[in-house]
Parts: sequence; C-alpha cells; structure tokens
Amino acid sequence: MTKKINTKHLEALKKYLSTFIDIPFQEWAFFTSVLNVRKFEKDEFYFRHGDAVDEVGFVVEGLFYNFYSNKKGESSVKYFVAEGSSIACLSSLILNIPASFSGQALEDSILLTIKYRDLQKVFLRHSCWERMGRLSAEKLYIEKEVREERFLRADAREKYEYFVNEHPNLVNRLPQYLIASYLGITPVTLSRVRKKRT
Amino acid sequence: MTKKINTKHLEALKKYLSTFIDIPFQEWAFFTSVLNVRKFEKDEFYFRHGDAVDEVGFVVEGLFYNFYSNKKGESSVKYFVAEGSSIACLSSLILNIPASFSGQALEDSILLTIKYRDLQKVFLRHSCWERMGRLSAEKLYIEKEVREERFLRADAREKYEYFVNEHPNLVNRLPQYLIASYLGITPVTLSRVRKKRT
DNA sequence: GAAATTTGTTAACCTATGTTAATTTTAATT
DNA sequence: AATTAAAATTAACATAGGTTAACAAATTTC
Repeated sequence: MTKKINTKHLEALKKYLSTFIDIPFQEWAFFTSVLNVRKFEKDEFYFRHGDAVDEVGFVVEGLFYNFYSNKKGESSVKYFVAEGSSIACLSSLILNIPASFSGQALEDSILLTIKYRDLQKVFLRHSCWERMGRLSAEKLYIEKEVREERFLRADAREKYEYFVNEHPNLVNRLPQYLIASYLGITPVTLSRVRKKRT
Repeated sequence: MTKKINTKHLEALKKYLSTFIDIPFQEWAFFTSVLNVRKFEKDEFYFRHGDAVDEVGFVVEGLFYNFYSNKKGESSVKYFVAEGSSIACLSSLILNIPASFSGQALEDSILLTIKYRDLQKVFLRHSCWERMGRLSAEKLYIEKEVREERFLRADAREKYEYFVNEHPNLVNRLPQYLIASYLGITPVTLSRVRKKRT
C-alpha cells in the first residue's frame, strides 16, 4: 500500500528521526510504508478534547497548537508545534483515555502521521525504534521540565523574555493573545509587559 | 563484583520495572550486578545544583525532594520522590550539562543506583531495556503534563486539593512550606487555603 | 522537661496581575 | 478602497496572593 509522499517531506522526517537514531534501510522502508499524509486548513482541528487519539503526527508544513479548554469556552495553550516537530496527545495514546486537550491548525498545514498500532509494530521490529521512542520521550520530558521551572520561578516579564529568546521564529507568527495564554497570563498583561520593554 | 543488596529492596525494584517490561532472567542478573546501594541521612544531598549527575536512583526507603534554588537562597520544589519511585536529573544525565536543581533526602533513605554508563550498556544488551526506558520516560512526561495543566489553570485552592487527592501519602509526611513551594504558592497562602477548607 | 529552633497561623498591608470596557490598530472580507 | 471583524492597547478598578512581622504551636536539642 504505497502512498505518494512528497520526497522533501519524507526527508524532513528522516532528518528529524536521525537526530535520535540511525535507521537501517529496511526499517525506513517499512516505516514509510505505514505513513500517511494529512492536510489541514487553518483553524481545522487535528483532534478534539474528548477524542480517542490513535496516531502521532509530524508537522512538515505549517503550525499547530494544543490547548486545554473548559466549559466556559476559556482556553489555555499547552504548546505550539511548528514544522519539524511532532504533535500528539501522549496521554490519550498511551493510557488509552480521551484526550484532555485539543490540537488545531493555526496555518494551512501538512502532517505525516502514523497510527499508534503501526508505531507499536515498528517498536517490535527493531530496537532502533524503541530507542527513538525513548530518546524522543526523554527530550519531551526535558522540555516540560524547563516549562515547569518557568511556572515556578518566573514572573510575567521573565516568562515573555524566555519565550522570545527560545522561540524567536514563533513570536511574529502567532497572535499575542495565544502567546499570553501559553505563558499563563492575560493578553492585557502581555501588552503591558511588551510596552515596558526597552 | 557482587554486592550485598537487601532482597526486599531488589524485589521492590524488580516489581517497579516489571510494570513496564518483562525482564529475562539473564538481563536481571546483569542488571543487579551493576546496581549500587547508597544510604542517606535526613537532609543529606543526593546531588547539588551544578553537579554533573551520572546516575539514576530508585528509592527503596525514605523520601527525597528535588528543588531549584537561586542566589538569594530561595528555593522552589520541583517534585517529591518517595519509596517506589526513581530520582534523577535527566537533563544533566542526557544532555551532559550541570544539574539545574538539587536533590536532597527529607528522611533517612536508601537508594539503589545505577551509573549512567552502566545503564547505557544495559540499553545495548537487550531491547527490553530500551523499552523500559521509553515507557518510563513517557510516564514521566505525562506526569509533567498534568503538572503543566495545574499551573495553567488552577488557583491556589485547587492546586492544593489536587495535591491532597493525588498524594494522600505525602500530605502528612511533608512540612507545609514544602508543599506550598511545590504548588508555587507561599506558606502563608497555603495556610489560608487550609483554613477555609470545610 | 526546659530551652531553643522550626514550623504554622494570623493580621495588616502591598503589588502584580486579572477584569472590564472603551479605543485604536491591524487584518480579513466584500 | 470601504466595511467588517479580530487583535492589541490603554485606563480604571478589583483581587488573589505576596510580604512582613508578631505570635502560637509543634518539634528538636540539650
């Protein structure tokens, strides 16, 4: 069941995975055979709060964000996922529970996706995939540690400075109110913070 | 190089690891051969901010906590690690950078530890270990996700209620000011929150 | 078991950030 | 380009939670 996947997109994914592991030729061949391509228009949902998410995506073009929302319609941004990163709801995938947050495209976007059951097949084929899984989970964990530290120790101004330094590419690609939400502050506060910057 | 390790302690670790994987006999034999035992008195540091941490520990007895500290001597609790859980500084271990936080015993404690170089040997021996690494990293990640959500959405009262519900065993084992620090609030605020509880 | 130290409570006050709402700016749509 | 809608700014006001400090309670130490 071979699908037409843009070579550049495949290369981008391979490059990403190669930062974690060396992929034997045979393994890559199999992996690509279970990949799917999905296109999203701006504002389209990838998954919604409550869904059973059964796949992982790799963003080859565009931008997504994940966010929590409550009954009142207020939302809190969990993280942004731009091209070159993966998007998933690990808690839903791994614990087999409904997603506690939603994923939505902020721009027209393209994902390469793999079903979790295929990913599990892949894990069993060759230990390089387990290793890749371990290394990428470790990386995600460390990113969350950094975020944890910011919540514990930084005020609104500091949080924004960190964001600008760490995501210079996103600052001008996102509306301010989403950045504010990601930082756990209001758009009004972010506006004040920005005004005071030299 | 066989060391005397308390059988109950070994069993506790095996039970913990068995929640992730089945461990072949040979593998367990090797694993135990590279384990070490370390005892800590209350208040003793396991590692300090700035150290190069080169091992992972499993708490078989006692209680530790990890915390950030700044030049002024103020500290923020990152998490607590009681018996049956692992303690490490993954960012230092994996990225090979100095620890950004410290680990300290809150009670007289005993750790089973493994050097990172031995852990890496173990990873290469058998894919069950890579799998174990992946699954435990995923679990840690999901725990941090939960914490992230709390920081984004919960006020002081809610944070404390979650803590009490999720860590009933720790509530009476920790001084309040450490719980407050973990929640990102002051001891005064926690005292006020507790007073208002029915 | 008395003294000393640490931890927790309470009160008075303060500040960063939230809220609401009006206004301007920017971007999207016709 | 004009109209509409969305996003950002600003100001006035509100508040959760921080700060400081005094005191009380609990724990540790001698």
